[in-house]
Amino acid sequence: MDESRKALYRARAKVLKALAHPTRLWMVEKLAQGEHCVCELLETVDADFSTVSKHLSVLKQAGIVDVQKRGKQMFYRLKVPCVLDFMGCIEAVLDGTKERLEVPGMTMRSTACKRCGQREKES
Amino acid sequence: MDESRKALYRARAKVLKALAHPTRLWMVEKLAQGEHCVCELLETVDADFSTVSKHLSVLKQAGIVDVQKRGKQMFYRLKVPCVLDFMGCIEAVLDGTKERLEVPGMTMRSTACKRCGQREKES
DNA sequence: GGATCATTTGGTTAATTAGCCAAATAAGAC
DNA sequence: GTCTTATTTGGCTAATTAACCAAATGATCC
Repeated sequence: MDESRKALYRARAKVLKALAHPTRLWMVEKLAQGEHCVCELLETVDADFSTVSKHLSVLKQAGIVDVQKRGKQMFYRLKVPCVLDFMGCIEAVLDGTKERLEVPGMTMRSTACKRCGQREKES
Repeated sequence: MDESRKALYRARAKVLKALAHPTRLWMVEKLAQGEHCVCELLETVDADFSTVSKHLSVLKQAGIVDVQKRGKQMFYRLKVPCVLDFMGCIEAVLDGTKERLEVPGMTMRSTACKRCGQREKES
C-alpha cells in the first residue's frame, strides 16, 4: 500500500474517531434537529463546559459540524447530515444477527496457507 | 438522558470506535471482497502478526466481522457489509464542501441565551 | 508422541484521549 | 472604561489504545 493510500485511510479513520464517542454522537443527533449554542448542548449532557466545548471542537476539526459566531454565542450546526445514516447500520451491527444469513455453498474456500503463498494475491 | 439511552450511545460509539483505525478500515474493505485468513491480511498490512490479530479481534468483538476456524486457519469475513456504505459520507466530510449549501433564510435563530433559559428545552 | 504452522494472549512501553479545574478571550451591557 | 456572559485554551491526571516481543494454544502432519 502506497503512502497516499495510507493517508486516505488515516483521514477516514479520523472522521470515524471524531464520531466514536457517546457524547459526540448524541450532539450530532441534537444538531441534526437544528443549530444549537454550546450552553444548550451543555444542558442535555451532564459534563463540564470545557468538556462540551472540546467535544465540539473535535467534531469541527473533523469537518462534521460547522460553527458560526453570533453575538456572544457560538452556534454549531451539522455540516454533513449523512453521518446520521450510519445509525441504521450501527444498529444492525448491534443486533448482531440481521445480516447473518449464511449462504451454504459459499463458506468453503481453499485451505492452503503455507506462508500464505498458495493463494492469489489481491491488491 | 436516562441510563439506558446512555448505554445505547455508548454501544454505538463502540462500534464506530472499532472501525476508527486505518488498518481496521483497510481490513474491512479487504474482507468485503471475501473471507481471508489472518496471514493473508498480514501480507497487505505491514504490521506484526499479533497486531493484525488484535485488530481483527476488535472488529469481531464489535460484531462487524465473523470468524470461522477451518484447519489451522481462522477465516474472517465481513458480517455486516453495510459499514462499507459509510465511506461515501466520510468522503463527503473530507471534501468538506459537498454539503455546505447554505439555506439563506435558515441561519438566523434566537440570540437569547442568558443561562440558556430563554429557549425551548428539547428532549 | 514430537515438530510445525497459524493464531492468540500476556506483558511492556509509548502515545492518545477524556475529564476536570482554572485562567484567558471576546462580545456585549452598563 | 468595568462587569457580566459565552466560550475556548492550557494544564494536569487517569484511562484507553497501539505496537511490538515472547510465550502459549490448537490443529495437523509425521
